[in-house]
Amino acid sequence: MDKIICIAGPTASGKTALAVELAKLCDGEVISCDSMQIYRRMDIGTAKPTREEMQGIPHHMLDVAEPWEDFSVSRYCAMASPILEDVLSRGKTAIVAGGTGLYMDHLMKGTEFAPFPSTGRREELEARADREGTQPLMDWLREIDPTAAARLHLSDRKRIIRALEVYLETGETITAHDERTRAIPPKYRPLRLALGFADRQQLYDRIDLRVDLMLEQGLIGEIRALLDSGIPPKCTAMQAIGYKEFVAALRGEGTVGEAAAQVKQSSRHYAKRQLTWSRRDPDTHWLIREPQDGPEEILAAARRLIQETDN
RNA sequence: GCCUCUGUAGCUCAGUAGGUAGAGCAGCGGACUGAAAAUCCGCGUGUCGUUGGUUCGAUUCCGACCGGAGGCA
Repeated sequence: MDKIICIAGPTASGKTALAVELAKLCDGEVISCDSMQIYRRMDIGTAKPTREEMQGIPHHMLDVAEPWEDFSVSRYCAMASPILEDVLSRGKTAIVAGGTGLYMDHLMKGTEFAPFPSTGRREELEARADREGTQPLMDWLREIDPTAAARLHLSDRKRIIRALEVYLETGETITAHDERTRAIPPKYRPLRLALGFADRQQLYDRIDLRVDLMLEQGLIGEIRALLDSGIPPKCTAMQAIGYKEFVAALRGEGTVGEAAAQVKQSSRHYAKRQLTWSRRDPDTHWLIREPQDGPEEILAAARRLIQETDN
């Protein structure tokens, strides 16, 4: 087994703190696996670890992009992979921690992604979907890749377009591409941990609390500064939960209070999706937090797992 | 005190010309290979306020009572 520990789990479950503790314990460095903490100047709303929280442990893959940049799994892997190699080559333990399951899984698998479409191609497809709806695109897809067409739902416009552009770009269907890359054995064999809660409501209460805390810490000011610096309100970064809602409120669409409630709601939905994502991996060891547990119990449980796998 | 309206899912509400009920939101489950904090799919969880009456049968009709809103005094 590689000296890699993955920490997955829903938002507000305590991944950041556990990562630092495990890094201290195992002579490790943290590689963040979060699709929004990559952006500079988005600190409060992404719950990015502060200097103080890092406790001197090196953290990678934070602040590696500007908020107006488009980011992607592929770009994440391209940047994080050499860093991971470097950490391991220095004999350190890599603590890969974060809420973006897609990024984490592909970093571990070493997936090779189909190339990005040449300029204009996606826009063409988008424009066509705007004009005619997804049905014609779906019909087209059915001709070139019936498996993908059967798998995708007519409403899943994003994936229909992606399937088409992969074929148009490479001449290989997305189904063939996926099958081929799936067959490649995973690059790393990490110890996979996921944080969970015996009582879902406890997680939801933590989420609510954290949103209130973000507001106290000046989230609105952070967002205002981003917008003032000319960041387009429509960019990917501004789609982040905790940003898009307050951006709307600042534009006069509803009150800050309503936006805060919406942020809590979206975060709960997001947390649920993260749990679903982690559940499908049979190799994940769940650290389930009971209502009376503190962070120490979870750390102790993680410790036991690490010792077991060492032997 | 009298009159009117109202009480149906966790919330907001629809509905049944009498045959035990359904939407949105919430909640729960799932998918996910270059937007993933994105995108998408599935699932109704209920003493129909309480209690009598009429009826083969009442959430529905009638009475009383209890909540809630408004009006008149």
